[in-house]
Amino acid sequence: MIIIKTRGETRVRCIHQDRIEKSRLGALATEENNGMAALFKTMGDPNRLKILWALGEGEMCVCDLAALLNSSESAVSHQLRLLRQMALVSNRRQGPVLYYRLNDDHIHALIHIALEHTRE
Amino acid sequence: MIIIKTRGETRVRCIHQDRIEKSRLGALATEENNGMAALFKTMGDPNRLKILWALGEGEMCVCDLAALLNSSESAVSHQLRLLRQMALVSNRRQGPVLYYRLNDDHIHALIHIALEHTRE
DNA sequence: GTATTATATGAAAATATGTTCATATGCGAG
DNA sequence: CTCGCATATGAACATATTTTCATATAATAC
Repeated sequence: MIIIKTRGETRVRCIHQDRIEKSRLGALATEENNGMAALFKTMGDPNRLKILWALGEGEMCVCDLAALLNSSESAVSHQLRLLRQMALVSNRRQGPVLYYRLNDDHIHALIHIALEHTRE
Repeated sequence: MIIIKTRGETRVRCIHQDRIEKSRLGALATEENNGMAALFKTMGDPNRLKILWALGEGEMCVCDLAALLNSSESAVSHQLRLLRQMALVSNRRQGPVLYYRLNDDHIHALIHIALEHTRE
């Protein structure tokens, strides 16, 4: 049901109530929906996506990534934090250097499907 | 190669030059990278993702979607425009009503992989 | 302990995104 | 042609995101 305000009047309209009910029943839990959206949003930045693509070929340290992206290490570090928080990457420390890698195969899969879509 | 400015000094540093070269060679074209990022970004909004999920069960008109999302028709219309521009949805007109549907199966696939990742 | 390297983080500044509101368009009925 | 409905769109406002800059932490060498 939807409220419409036009020139002071208030009407109510809804074309396919049954279809809406069906969608309501099949809807994802808010938490799942928002989690997925956050995942997509995280992958939806050109620099972060470059990072993910590069890590697809093997682990890299922060300063390598900064060099690759022509970006500051600080900016890359902020991006990597987001990627870590969304569980897209993880790291291992070797002395003072942190090596980052992709966290699981879902990332690969997502990127390749998106690439197919984009190439059409 | 990366320029570091600290206390007025300027140094140059690069830990794994060969690894960076490898990534440079394997890198996506900027256009492809940005296209994919735009696709993910488009899917990375909770409301748009709800729309896509709902359309997964069949076509819906704008006012149904607005009712489902508890959102204004104008807001939904703006979102649908983005989804159209990214070729995620298309529509057919029946009289004054526009029915929207998912554009292809990539969307389904992306959503389901993302859901798996999120549920872990 | 201090110095240096590699990275992280907080806060401010710059930029992008989403919603709202008002108005415009396209279609069908009469 | 005019009216009403369904949707689209432009511009302004509100909010979120990204980068920059300065500073903080962790590890190693001395």
